[in-house]
Amino acid sequence: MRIGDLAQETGVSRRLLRYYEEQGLLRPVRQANGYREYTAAHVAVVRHIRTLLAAGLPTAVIGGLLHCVHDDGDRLVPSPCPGMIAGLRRERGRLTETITRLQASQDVLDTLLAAAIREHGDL
DNA sequence: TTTCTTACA
DNA sequence: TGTAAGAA
Repeated sequence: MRIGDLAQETGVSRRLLRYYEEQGLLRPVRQANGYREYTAAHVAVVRHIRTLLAAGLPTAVIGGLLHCVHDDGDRLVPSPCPGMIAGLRRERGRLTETITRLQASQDVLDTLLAAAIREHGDL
């Protein structure tokens, strides 16, 4: 299928699909006319990319991870891949840091909010 | 009609 | 990311 079909089946824009390719996340075969040719496997890969992106992983990391994972129909199945475990733990650590920063931000707002309500009430 | 690349709001 | 331009 061509990029337009993949875009329709995944809900991801053509622009974004080309961007994913630039980032090394997709490897469509090129036809003689230069058109990108995708397969059903790519549809699954795009789903995985969206899942990992939503999980907070950078596209650069996803690019490497996709080589360590295969599709069993609808889930990501890890395959033997050197460094994958360590890499995932490292990313998890980054997420922990992000959560900590966000929690601190929320605390600041909670304090301000409580003070505002105490002194001026609601509305 | 659809896609390609490159570049810019 | 969207969109525009020019070509295939």
